[in-house]
Amino acid sequence: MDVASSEVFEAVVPLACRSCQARHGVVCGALSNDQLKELNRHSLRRKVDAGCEIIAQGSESSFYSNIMRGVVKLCKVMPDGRQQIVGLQFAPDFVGRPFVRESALSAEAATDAEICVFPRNLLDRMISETPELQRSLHDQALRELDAAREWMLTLGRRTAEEKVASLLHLIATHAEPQTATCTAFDLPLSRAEIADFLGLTIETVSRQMTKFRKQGVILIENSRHIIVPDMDELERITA
Amino acid sequence: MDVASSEVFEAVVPLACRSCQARHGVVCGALSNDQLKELNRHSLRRKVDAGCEIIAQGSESSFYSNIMRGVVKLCKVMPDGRQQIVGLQFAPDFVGRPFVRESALSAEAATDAEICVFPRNLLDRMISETPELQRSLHDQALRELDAAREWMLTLGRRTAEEKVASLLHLIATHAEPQTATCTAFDLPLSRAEIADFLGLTIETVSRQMTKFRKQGVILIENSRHIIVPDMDELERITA
DNA sequence: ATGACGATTTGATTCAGATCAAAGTTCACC
DNA sequence: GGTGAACTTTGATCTGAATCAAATCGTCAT
Repeated sequence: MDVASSEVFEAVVPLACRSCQARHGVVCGALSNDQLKELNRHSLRRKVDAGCEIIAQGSESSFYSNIMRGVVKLCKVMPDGRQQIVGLQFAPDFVGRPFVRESALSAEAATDAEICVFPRNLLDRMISETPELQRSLHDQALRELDAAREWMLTLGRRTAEEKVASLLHLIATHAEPQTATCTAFDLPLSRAEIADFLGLTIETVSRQMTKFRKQGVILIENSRHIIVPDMDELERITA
Repeated sequence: MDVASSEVFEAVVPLACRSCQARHGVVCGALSNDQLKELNRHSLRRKVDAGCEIIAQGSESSFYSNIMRGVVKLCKVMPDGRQQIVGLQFAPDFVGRPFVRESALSAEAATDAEICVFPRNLLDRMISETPELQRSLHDQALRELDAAREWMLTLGRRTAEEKVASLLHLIATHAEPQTATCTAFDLPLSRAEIADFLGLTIETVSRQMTKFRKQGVILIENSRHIIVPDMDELERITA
């Protein structure tokens, strides 16, 4: 299933983000009211299911998106099928590669999600006309670059144990903590996706998770719901 | 040795890049003549030796640079000493992280190099005043992001053989080809640095290189000078 | 030239994580 | 509520790259 066939969530007032400038800043926080109105007229807010491919690797796409809820994975696949997740995006991130039509990677909803879909031509125009928007997108690109480089260190130099701990830590930082040290969350990724993010196999991921469970570093419910009693413990393993 | 103690190459007219707008675009190509003159007044062109640390990981730096000649490696090191090169930069790349004072990585000259050194405050002001410069830097950030993600695939999913071929291919694309298929170049990195870029050990890198040599994929002179008779062959190994 | 030190190559062995194989679980769908 | 398919866990074995250990090569100062 792709975006075109996904459910339109609010059709009448497409609502790029009129009501959410403060909370969902990347695109909308940088626009004037007039610009927002124009953007609204040409944009849609959609609900997409987990697994929905928002942008396909190697394809040209005519729209950008802004994540309003849920998690999106950025993925590269090799001709022989090996694949690597190269980034996770959360609300309120912008999805799409400004200035380049063809995508070098796919963007897929990892969980059920809601996105605002903007026409590329219109947003490109607004980017060139609006230094503040350019700046917002530049900032996000720099944050993604920092994240990508941090992950390169994980991929190149950390052990399987450290990799899995790093992933749990990364996801945990996007959940709100229960207490000072304890955090609970649902993993947005399957074991296979975690493996593709960490450059490991499913089996190795599973073994490390059960090892952490037996050590009491985490509690696992239904394989997806994770409780971390002590984040410091997890961070320590991360190295 | 750090930048402050490096040789000032042209002291009298610091010459951010007046003479090189066309060729060395990232910063200078986006500025007006008046801006260039002001930037020149406060900038220096420096010659730095291989190994010179331009920015230290974890430190605050008060300047940006633009690479005019040579290769710069971006490196992250872990508390226990493991390290990962997370990017290579070539002329005319911009070095430094706009908007954030503290650097999450070190930038070190991999070869002898020349850089233009700009004061951070001045350039920050010019960035906010000059949408075209913002755009240039945004473009570079996006190019670096693409490169980082491509490399994540290499680190996470390619074999040692494919990794070494990928590195040779990457370096080769920055050298001008001898003929349609043949390219020759000097490696800007030692075996240890290549290992740190590929997430391998020195020994594995060396073994893969000699394997390629014995297979006739490359010729090696002095361990640093490489001749690739057939780039297609190399690309095929890359997978 | 000679010696010395660092960088690179080569060889022998080990080990972390992959692969192969088989149960368990979970959960969507009748 | 039962069934089947996909996902996850666990176990046994294998292997690619790491580690440990020596040579060999370069190169620079004497």
